[in-house]
Amino acid sequence: MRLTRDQVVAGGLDLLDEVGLDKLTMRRLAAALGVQNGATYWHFSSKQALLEAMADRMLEDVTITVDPGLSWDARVAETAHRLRRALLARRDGARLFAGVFFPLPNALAYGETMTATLREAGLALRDAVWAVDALTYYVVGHATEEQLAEALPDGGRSAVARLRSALDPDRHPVMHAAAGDVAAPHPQEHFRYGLDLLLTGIRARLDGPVP
Amino acid sequence: MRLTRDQVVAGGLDLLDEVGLDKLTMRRLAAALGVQNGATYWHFSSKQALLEAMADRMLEDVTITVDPGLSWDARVAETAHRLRRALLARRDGARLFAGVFFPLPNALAYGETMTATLREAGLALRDAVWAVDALTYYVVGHATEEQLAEALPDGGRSAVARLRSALDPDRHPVMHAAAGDVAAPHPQEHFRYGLDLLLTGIRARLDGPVP
DNA sequence: TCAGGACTTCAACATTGTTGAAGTTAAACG
DNA sequence: CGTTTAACTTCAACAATGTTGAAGTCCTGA
Repeated sequence: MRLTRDQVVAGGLDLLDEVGLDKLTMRRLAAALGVQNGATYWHFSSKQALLEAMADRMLEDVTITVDPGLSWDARVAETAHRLRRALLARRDGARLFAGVFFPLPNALAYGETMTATLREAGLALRDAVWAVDALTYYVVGHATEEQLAEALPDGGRSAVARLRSALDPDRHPVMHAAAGDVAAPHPQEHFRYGLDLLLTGIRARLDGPVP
Repeated sequence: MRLTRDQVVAGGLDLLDEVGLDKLTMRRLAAALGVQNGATYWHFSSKQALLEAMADRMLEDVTITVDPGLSWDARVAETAHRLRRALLARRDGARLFAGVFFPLPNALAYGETMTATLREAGLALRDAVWAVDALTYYVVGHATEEQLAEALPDGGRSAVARLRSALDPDRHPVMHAAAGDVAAPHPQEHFRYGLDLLLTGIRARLDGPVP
């Protein structure tokens, strides 16, 4: 009957998987924990605070050490992939993370790892920070969109249909021709491609500094 | 006394500027329009539908013709900047846009413009679509974060303070050293930097196709 | 003039986050 | 062992929100 802060977070994450972010309500959580409605408020001052704790918990494993023998870009790629996996591991995980303001312990650890790696690679301090931002926006944006399609009623099929029917061959000839690829049937490759764009951009900044 | 669909959208956007996305409620909107609560539901079947219309309206001016004499990368950069300006023009504009599923007319037009430009530049169809996705995630992510800081109680100062105090010099030496730059005092330059990373990445893909 | 659709009002409903006073339990101390 | 004190939980409420539907009003076109 007695609750722990950790149990509340764990219960929240389980419930998230079960019902999704929109239906994640304090009452449902209390019920799932076998407790009455007010009880969780002793452990978290607000729902937002709980969501933050949940978001941070999701990132737990992102920053466990990366093989230091790897090249800087392999390490950056590995960390980006880990963030991606962490966000995708829970239903609506990316949306949950995006709805939370930044300075959570594990998010800071992630930022530190990334920035330090880019510093080692030779980027200026400010450039390293900014590059990490770009990488992070990309990872989160991509994961959010991937999960948005997944979470739709029939697993995204209706969304694909909706998108295709909105694509007028006259007004959108190029996207119409690409209809097979816009609806993300290859999320992994898709992700990799954008990540490589950024890594290539960073690499260029190292070879010859652009004004 | 009589309402138009357009008036509702316009009123919604004005109210958004005034109170922000979280306090944008159907009742408040009705009051602002000088009408009773239920009235807006004749014009929009749900709040979500209204938000979508508002989001699309925000993007109206993004795709007015770009000088075709410019190089492809200048055109991509210009369009990205326009999207950014459109999102920043309204309070919480980026968050509003992010909360809406993709196929809105003006969003499609934006996608078409971008993709077509990259096709002209010489990118394969699928690569062009994916590159546009990466660019868009970046623009939206950046704008969202910029507005998140702006929208905080005292215009972001408390958020900066919160972030700085969370940065332990021992655990986060690199980010601590970069504290002056993490809190985004130069949003324009910051944005440009990440955009250039992506453009450089795309350029490399054109010169020598990477396997 | 009047009929019919376009629009609005009004009053409700269920659901949500949040709060506070009162109760209960468990551990610490004498 | 008994009691006090703090840690938790219950319970009942509050104000807000999105949404709905029946009933009303207004304007337009025949």
